[in-house]
Order: sequence, then structure tokens, then C-alpha cells
Amino acid sequence: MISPATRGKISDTVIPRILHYLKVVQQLERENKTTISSEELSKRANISACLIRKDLASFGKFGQPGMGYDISNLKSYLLDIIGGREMCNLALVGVGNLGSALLNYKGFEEEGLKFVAAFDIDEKKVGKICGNVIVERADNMKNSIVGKKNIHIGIIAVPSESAQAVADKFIKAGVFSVLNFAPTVVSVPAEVTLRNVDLSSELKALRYFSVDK
Amino acid sequence: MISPATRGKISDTVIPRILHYLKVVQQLERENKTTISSEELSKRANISACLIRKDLASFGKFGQPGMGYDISNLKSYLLDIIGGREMCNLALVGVGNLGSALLNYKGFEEEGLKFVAAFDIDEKKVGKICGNVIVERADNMKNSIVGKKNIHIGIIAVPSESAQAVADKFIKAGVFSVLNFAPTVVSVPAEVTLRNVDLSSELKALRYFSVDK
DNA sequence: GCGTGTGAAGGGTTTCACAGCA
DNA sequence: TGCTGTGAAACCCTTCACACGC
Repeated sequence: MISPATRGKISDTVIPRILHYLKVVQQLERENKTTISSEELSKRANISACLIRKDLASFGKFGQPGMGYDISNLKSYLLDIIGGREMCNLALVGVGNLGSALLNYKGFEEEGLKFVAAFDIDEKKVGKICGNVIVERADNMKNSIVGKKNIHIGIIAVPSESAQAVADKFIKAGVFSVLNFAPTVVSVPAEVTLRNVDLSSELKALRYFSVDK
Repeated sequence: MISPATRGKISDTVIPRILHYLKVVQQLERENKTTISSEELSKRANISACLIRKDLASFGKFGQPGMGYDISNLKSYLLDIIGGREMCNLALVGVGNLGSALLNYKGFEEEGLKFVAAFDIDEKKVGKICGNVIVERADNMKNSIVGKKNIHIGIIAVPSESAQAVADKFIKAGVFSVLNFAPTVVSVPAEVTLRNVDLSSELKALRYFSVDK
């Protein structure tokens, strides 16, 4: 069992690996495998077997020496570790190309991620149904969020110019976890958790690392 | 001047910071600032001043003691470092919600990122214009890519089930840099550079880190 | 024997503290 | 005085090697 004290304590380098293991384990489950050794997992995940054992052992001993890890147990433990069982309510601002792609993506719900609100300043978009939500006026963000919704994460999918303003609005509305898709640097106070997904930067990094390979 | 020997040698931890600095510097330029100290940059970028100086000094000395860094020079150096001046041709497979959002996004071109081909298996989508390209049959990927296009990066925007097959096709067509948006683990040989952008995982990591803050 | 869990070693990254220069 | 550039120290993360349990 994962102690509650462990929650929130895992470092920023480990969490992505845990999520990566989880994806591999879900694939293995679909292939009806029941156990896997760290060596095999290593090949699948492209992470050294040693590191996998270290990562997993740091949460307790759930491998069987001589046998490996029980896949269904492993999945369960990984879900405990990253808190993957609770529903997570999302609010999105900016129903443009990217915004509506996110709202319409069918894969989130089964991962426990659910859009419960969407906002835009464009009157033509207000009132339209996107995925499971009705687009609301961006003016109304604070009231809508504070009034009736229990939002865990706010998503910024507006152009760079408006990104900071949207972040500020989220914070005023009590949303302290923000995912920013705008290719700009957004500042938030220390108590707010901000992550950036910048697709241009991702492509540039990829280009950099593939030079001369 | 950045020596060509430097290219491709910078570690995976530094490149994202370089790209982050670049974004800040572009913002500073728009604000018509001319110089900035590492201390000020630190506040903007949320990275320690010390680390910023280390990062920048590792490429040469282009700060003025007592003054700080010249913003226009800094931008120029950063572009040299990450190779940001060359055009980068992109091919995308999977013209779904996310795929068409990417094809229609206007911000890539000014960053030197350009879509030159898009593919889908859906006959209804083939022939349609998306952004600047005409959607082609996915069957035709190899011929189209090998025959006429100089593709630097291949983008996977198909459902999980098809992601591995698309990656294999890219590699067969000679595209050795791949960005995968499917929430699944894709295997590629060592000579191929693969990066993953998994939006579900990003949201889950955000949720994890915002627990109890 | 096979494969996990783990102390110790190794490598890399960040911070500290200050010399040196405008 | 102000701020960069840099050796040294501190820190963290990964790998090694092997003891222990199935």
C-alpha cells in the first residue's frame, strides 16, 4: 500500500517515468500477460532495468524475486502512486483549433480527465456545444467556476497575448493548477502549479537532437 | 560565435532552458528592452540567476560585467545554439481533431516550422486542404515522402493502435525524427530520435504536483 | 538459478561564493 | 559598485554489483 505521506513527494524526474511504466503496463494487460521482469520492462520502456527496480522499490516491495512483477498488481500500485483513480475536472479557455481538438478528444474521460467548462471571448462560439460542454462567455469565467464547478486544472489554449490574463483569471477563480499551451512565458505565484506544453519548442528540441544522428 | 562542434552536444536538461530563455528574450525585445541582468532574467524565466549564467557562459562570454546581457545579441546567440534559423519541414499523419489543429496553427511558420505533407487513411479527408497542404492517402506515404519531399520531422497524430505502424512507415521513408502525440509507447531503433507529447500524462503529472499545495 | 532490492560508486547538474572586470 | 564568469562544494540521479529470497 502506498502511504499517503508519499503523495506529492516524488521528484519531477520520477513522475514521468511512473506514467510511462503505466502506459507499458496497460499495453501488457491488453496482451494478457500476467508477470514481467524488470529486464523485459526495460526493453519495452527504453529505461534501464536497474532504474526501473529502483523506482519501483522506492514505493515498497512488490516484485517477486525469481519471478518479476505481477502486472495487475503493478498497475494498481502505479495508479495509487500517481493518484490515478480520482476524477479530475478540467476547464479550458480558448476554443480555437487546439482548444476544440482537446474538448473533442475522446481519450481523456477513460483516464479520469473530464472537461466541465469551456470559455471563449468570441460571441460566435459562445453557446456552441464542444465535446461535453457548452462554451461560455470568457467574462463569466470567475462566476461560472466559483459558483458551480469544482475545477482541478485550468487549461490555457488562447494566443500568446492573452495567456497571462487567462492565467490571472484562473488564479482569481481559485484554480491553482494550470496547463499552458500558449508559446509564451506565463508568471504565477509560488502556490500555483504551472506546466507548459509548447509544441514549437518540442519540435525545435527534436530538430536539435536529430542533427548529425 | 557558436562553434559547429557545439551543435548536437548540449544535454537534454539544457536545451529546454535555452528554448525557454529564447521565449523570454523575444518578449523582452517586444518590450523594447536592450539589456538584462541574469537576476532580472531569473525572475522572468523562473530559473536561478546562477544557472542562467552557467548556461550562457558555457557557450562563450557574451555578458558585460556590470551591465548584463545585450538582448539582441543574446537572441542571436540562442538562435545559433539551437539552430533556429533553418527551415524545418514537417509531415503529419492523422488529420483528426488534433492533426488538423496542428496543420491550421499559424504560429509555426514564423518559428521556421512548416508542414509540407499530411496523410490520412480516411477517403473523405483525402484531397481536402488543411492549412497549407493537401491531405494525401496514407498508403502513399513512402512514395510521397521519398519522391519529392525533404522531411525533417514526422508527426504522429493517429489513435494509439496505429501509432507504431505510422512510426515504422516514417522510418522506412527515411524520416528519422518523430514526434508522437498518441498516448502509447512507440519503439524505434537507436538511430531514430523520438519524442512523445502525451497530453493525458501531462495533465496527470500536473494533478500529481498540485496535490496539497 | 533467476530476478528483486539495495548499499556503494559514479556521473552529472545545480548552487555557492568570490575573483575579476566595466 | 554592479554584475559576469568560474572553480569548488553540495546535491541529486543513475548505474554497478551483489546479497537475499523464491
